[in-house]
Amino acid sequence: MVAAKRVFSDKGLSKATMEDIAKEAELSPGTLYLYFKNKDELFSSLSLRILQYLNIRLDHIVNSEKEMRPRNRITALKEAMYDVYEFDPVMLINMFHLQSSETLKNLSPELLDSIKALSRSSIQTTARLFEAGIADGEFIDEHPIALAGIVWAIFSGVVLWEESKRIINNEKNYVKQTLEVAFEIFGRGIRKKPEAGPKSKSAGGVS
Amino acid sequence: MVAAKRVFSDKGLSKATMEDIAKEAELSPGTLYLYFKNKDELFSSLSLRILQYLNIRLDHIVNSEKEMRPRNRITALKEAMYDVYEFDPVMLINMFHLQSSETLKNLSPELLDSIKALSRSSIQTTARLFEAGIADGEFIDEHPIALAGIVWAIFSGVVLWEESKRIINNEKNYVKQTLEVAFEIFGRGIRKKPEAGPKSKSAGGVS
Amino acid sequence: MVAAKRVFSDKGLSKATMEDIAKEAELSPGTLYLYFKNKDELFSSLSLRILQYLNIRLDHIVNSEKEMRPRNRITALKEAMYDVYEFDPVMLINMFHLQSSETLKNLSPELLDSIKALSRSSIQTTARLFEAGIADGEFIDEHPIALAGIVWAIFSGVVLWEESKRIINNEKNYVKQTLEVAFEIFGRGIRKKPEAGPKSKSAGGVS
Amino acid sequence: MVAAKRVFSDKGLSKATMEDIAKEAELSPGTLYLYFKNKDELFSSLSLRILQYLNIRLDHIVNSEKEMRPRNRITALKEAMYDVYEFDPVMLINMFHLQSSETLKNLSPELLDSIKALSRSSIQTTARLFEAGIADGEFIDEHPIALAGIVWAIFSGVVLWEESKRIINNEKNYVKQTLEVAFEIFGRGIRKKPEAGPKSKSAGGVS
DNA sequence: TATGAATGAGGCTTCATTCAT
DNA sequence: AATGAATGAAGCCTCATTCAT
Repeated sequence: MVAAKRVFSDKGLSKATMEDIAKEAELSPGTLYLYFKNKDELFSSLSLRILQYLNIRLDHIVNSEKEMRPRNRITALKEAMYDVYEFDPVMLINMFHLQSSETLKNLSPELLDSIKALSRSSIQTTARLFEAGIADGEFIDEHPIALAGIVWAIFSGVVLWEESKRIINNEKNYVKQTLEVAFEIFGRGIRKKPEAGPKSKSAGGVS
Repeated sequence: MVAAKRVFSDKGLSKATMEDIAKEAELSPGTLYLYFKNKDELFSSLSLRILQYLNIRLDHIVNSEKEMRPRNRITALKEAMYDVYEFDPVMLINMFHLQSSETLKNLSPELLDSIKALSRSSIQTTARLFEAGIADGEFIDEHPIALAGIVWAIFSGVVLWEESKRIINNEKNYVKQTLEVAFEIFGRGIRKKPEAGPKSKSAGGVS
Repeated sequence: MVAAKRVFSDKGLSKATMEDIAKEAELSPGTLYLYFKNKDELFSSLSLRILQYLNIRLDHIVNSEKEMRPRNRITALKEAMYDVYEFDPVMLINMFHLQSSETLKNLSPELLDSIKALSRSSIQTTARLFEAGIADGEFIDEHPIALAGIVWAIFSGVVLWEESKRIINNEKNYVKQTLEVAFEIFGRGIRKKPEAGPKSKSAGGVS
Repeated sequence: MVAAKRVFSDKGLSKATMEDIAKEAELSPGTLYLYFKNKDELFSSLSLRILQYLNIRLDHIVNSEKEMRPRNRITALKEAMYDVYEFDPVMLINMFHLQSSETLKNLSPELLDSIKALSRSSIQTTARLFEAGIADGEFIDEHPIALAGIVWAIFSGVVLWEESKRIINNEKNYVKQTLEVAFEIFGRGIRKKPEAGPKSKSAGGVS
């Protein structure tokens, strides 16, 4: 249920009860079990939607913009990631939690396979962006899968880190700016002939 | 209890029960409550230990190695972080989860303050490394706090991301290699006059 | 539904759900309630069918084989009972359970009356077999209703007992052989001038 | 809990709830789980007690009364069985249900093993009574294990059958008389040189 | 006559926490 | 300071039953 996502977003996986969700969806608890085998599976289905949206965005970049210059490739990647983040920040955070947690072991094999497939696919699609850049001679001759992994790590790291600062220090949400800077640095770091120096000082908000 | 950390490491925050912990510590459940107000506080105390260890390592870098060249500063940072990771991988992962979760709201004010203080301190110590590099004219003229945040985001991102791949795809643990490459890229990205290109192709293991 | 009996046979009364039954019958759950007031009544209706079949078999013995010698009367009885068992072993076992359980109190009065009537009828028909034997002077001068009760007790006892051994010890199903021996002993026990001793050693399989 | 047995006796396995039991025992639901892993195990533990009592009675017969005449052996057996029945009729009935039901599959391996062992032991002890009779030349030369199985089948059959009549027809409880007659017939049936005919007409109450 | 989505009461079980000793 | 038996609230989930179509 699209609406039941709100409950997970508000309370997190373990604090949200099936009754909360049922109430929010204006259904009875039993009805939820017509559509989802159990709580974990309901939760994971929502995560799946994000992964799916993510893959769509990535595919779009790779397919429609082949002529892009490397610098723009990184920018496009950053923008796709940020859009995914904005699409549903809390579920994305929950998904990042899910991925590195024991909850995965309760899932039905089919659901787990879907998650695996989508994860792998998103990495590979990302890697293809780097492959192109390497082929152009613009990116350093690094293993593109490794670069894809790192860019993903940076994405999830920034998102979770800013979330953490938001909760602990009541800070504003600086995900956008932090991503901006992080990707600029990363882009410079993998370009073969980087420009002399950056002019932007866009990271003002980040503390 | 130092030894009860094993239980959280094995089972994760929500799956570990107070009785598990008491048994491992050869105490009774009731006794735990003499030392810790509740489960969350016990867990957070352990997280606190990691944060403390982390700060010690960072302080050591800043204090004892002032003459370091920027390239080595990054290397030292990377090594400190990897040591912290190796000190207790699972607790570190749990701590990263904790930081962006609702559990924080259950903590006693004092404990929460300690966590806040240590988090801020580790960021600031890290920032000082970058300040020195900027003063030397070796690092780009970026906001050092922002750089510290990003380097932390990369660290947590890499750790969680590799953990995720380990669980989902049964992959080996490539944290060390991935950190290596990520920091190399990051280092190149923030140096003012970077060398022409990298020679290392150290990312072989990352897939 | 005749076919839905399979579900009770497979899963037993409490494990079988109305949805299981509906699916097996290619009907919807709601439809079942057009024909049966509730689950217990559906189950009992099936038990009724066995009781009916049983009565038919017994009537047949009494009516068509009046000239039988006592020894053969017992044999005919044994065979009728074994046929009923083979007709649907699991439903018979379930019926034996039903008869001594609280489920009976949920039944509609009409259904309960049917069960009572059939139970009584089968006892009386059985008793008539013994009456004839007593009249012939071949069976001991015992209360025929009592003998009928005992023969029924032996039947149900053997069936449940063998089922128990089958489940607990993974033994083969020795109902036939055990019935054989039990009835032979019983027959000898109630004959007025029993033969010297048995020759058969047919109980080989029973352990 | 000795007292919680009342609830099972009143309501039967599936209708009795853990809360009922806890209330009867003046405990909280959670406390029950300190002593029993789950509902089935609690139930089975009670059944176990009956099986244990049964074995004690049987052992006593075999050990202390070696000089018994065969006719008395059967009588002693009948009396032991009736005592066990009287010790706790409803639990005995429940145990007979348990033995031929799927509930067995939920039990812990240890408990299941205990049940298996006790079941086997009671059969073997019973068989030894028959062995002695056969050795004396008083009982027919039948497989003693088979005879033991049959005597057990008769016991459980009579108990369940009378229970059934009690519930269905509101009859009095004639277990004692029915057992009496059934064992007399059985005894006559397996004796090598049976007396001419019985004198007792003790089955008056059985209908 | 048939459907099948929806219900919601109620069962089993867990586990953080307490308190008399 | 330590115990550990007991608690009881609360969660997840099942499934007999209903009712609008």
